[in-house]
Amino acid sequence: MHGQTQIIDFQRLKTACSSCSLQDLCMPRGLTADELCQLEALVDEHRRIKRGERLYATGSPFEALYTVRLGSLKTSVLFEDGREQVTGFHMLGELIGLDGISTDTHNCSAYALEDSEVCLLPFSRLEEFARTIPAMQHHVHRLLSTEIVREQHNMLMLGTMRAEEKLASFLLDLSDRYLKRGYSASEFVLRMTREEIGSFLGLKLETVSRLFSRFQEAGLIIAQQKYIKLLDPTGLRQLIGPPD
Amino acid sequence: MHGQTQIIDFQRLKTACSSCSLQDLCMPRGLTADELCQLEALVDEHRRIKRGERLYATGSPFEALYTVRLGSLKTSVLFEDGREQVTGFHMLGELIGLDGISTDTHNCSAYALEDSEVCLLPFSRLEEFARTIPAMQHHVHRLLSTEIVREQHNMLMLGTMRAEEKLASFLLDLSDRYLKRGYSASEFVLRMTREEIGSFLGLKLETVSRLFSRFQEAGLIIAQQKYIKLLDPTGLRQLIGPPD
DNA sequence: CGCGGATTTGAACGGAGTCAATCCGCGTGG
DNA sequence: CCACGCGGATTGACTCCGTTCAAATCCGCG
Repeated sequence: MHGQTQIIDFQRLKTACSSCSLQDLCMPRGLTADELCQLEALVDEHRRIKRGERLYATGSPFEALYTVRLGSLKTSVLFEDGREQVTGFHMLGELIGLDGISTDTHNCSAYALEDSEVCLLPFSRLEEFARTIPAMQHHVHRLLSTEIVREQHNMLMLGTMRAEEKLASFLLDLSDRYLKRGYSASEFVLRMTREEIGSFLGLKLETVSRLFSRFQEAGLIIAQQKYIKLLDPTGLRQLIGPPD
Repeated sequence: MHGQTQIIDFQRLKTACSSCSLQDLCMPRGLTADELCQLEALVDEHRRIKRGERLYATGSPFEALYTVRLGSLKTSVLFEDGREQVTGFHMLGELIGLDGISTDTHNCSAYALEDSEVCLLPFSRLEEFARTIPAMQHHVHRLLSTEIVREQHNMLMLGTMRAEEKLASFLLDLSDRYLKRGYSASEFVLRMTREEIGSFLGLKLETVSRLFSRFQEAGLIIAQQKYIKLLDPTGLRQLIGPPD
């Protein structure tokens, strides 16, 4: 926690969706100014989560959705015997928690990869709101459906790609998302460990590490620990899809 | 196509959700009789698809959701270079097409595994309906979220399981779903080929075939082509989760 | 400055893939 | 009615990619 004045500052920011830089990312297009104001009222509060802390746990009651306002998180599902599968890495403006609607209980857990902050959207209020504004209703449906499509891509990646292809498409995906947020597409710092990347891609951490080295030897990237620079994105893209 | 009278019979059946045996599966709980009547009006028509035919193609405009009324289907996503990932097998009462909402365009393709029939729910009408009836609205959200959870399980399976475990959990999942529909949990006929099973599980068809043989030698199942009998479901369950 | 987690790298192994040769069952047409 | 053909399934032999186990190194952080 910080000093009193800081806290007040954050309180003020709390209803500032209309001036939020993430607006394009997390808000539906085509809302009137008035509707946007109403939407702001939905955002209950912000929550800060320190690196490594959990935002929600599998099995805990579902009440709200979260959008990443600062930092980044991972979500993962756990198997009875302890195996873990990272289902996604989430950065600025991305929405998480949609899997909780199904059973009113979170079906995955979310952890902060670095000190982060999320906006909290109570879901029941969002449903009310969606009932009155068709554009909002459709937006909610789209968000849910987009998550389904994202996961289908992951399934395709997990089921059909070789290690090399998996890591290449992982890097290109990150690059894309950084670009969309106004950051460099060719130079960034990974927020997750090799093990977490491996879990996401269905590989072991050693394999991930070896691939980083091989990509570097091939002049495709520079990889020094978490720092990554893409030297030859086209080359990476060509790595994907050789078999047949 | 059949004779005239047959066709008329099917036309009559078209608004018969309230007397449909799949009601429990595809309809929300807690609708009043009146609401259910309104819902019936949503179901536009049925469509019959012959074995091997396509219900919708990736990229085609999204207009409606479908529930399986008879038979079974598979959905699959395609990669630019031709690789295919089966994202699901769908049987009686299951809903497909949710991935289309995202872009107003289908993001996967659906094929009939056998001669099948689906109910067609125009999505725009479903949205209208959901706006007036909160229980229906929430049901739609749940359906979407449940699909997300289902895919998360698939990701966990694809990312963390060995071939043996994948096939065992596949068989147990099928068994469960047959049971829920009133069929035998221990004896059924596969509707899909070894190749399709392999694609779903992230394996090659030869591997699937070999595993069926090994399971049979181990006395866990009887597998003769598409006919499957589970002799030892408990044994299958124990197969899943050995590597600590 | 030292500890511990994360990363890198090597060597050996093994599981699933690949390639290829049947085999089986079913529908089709002679 | 039977022979044929064809797609799906089975099985074998061999290969190779990714894992496993192990050791060394790096690095951030107290």
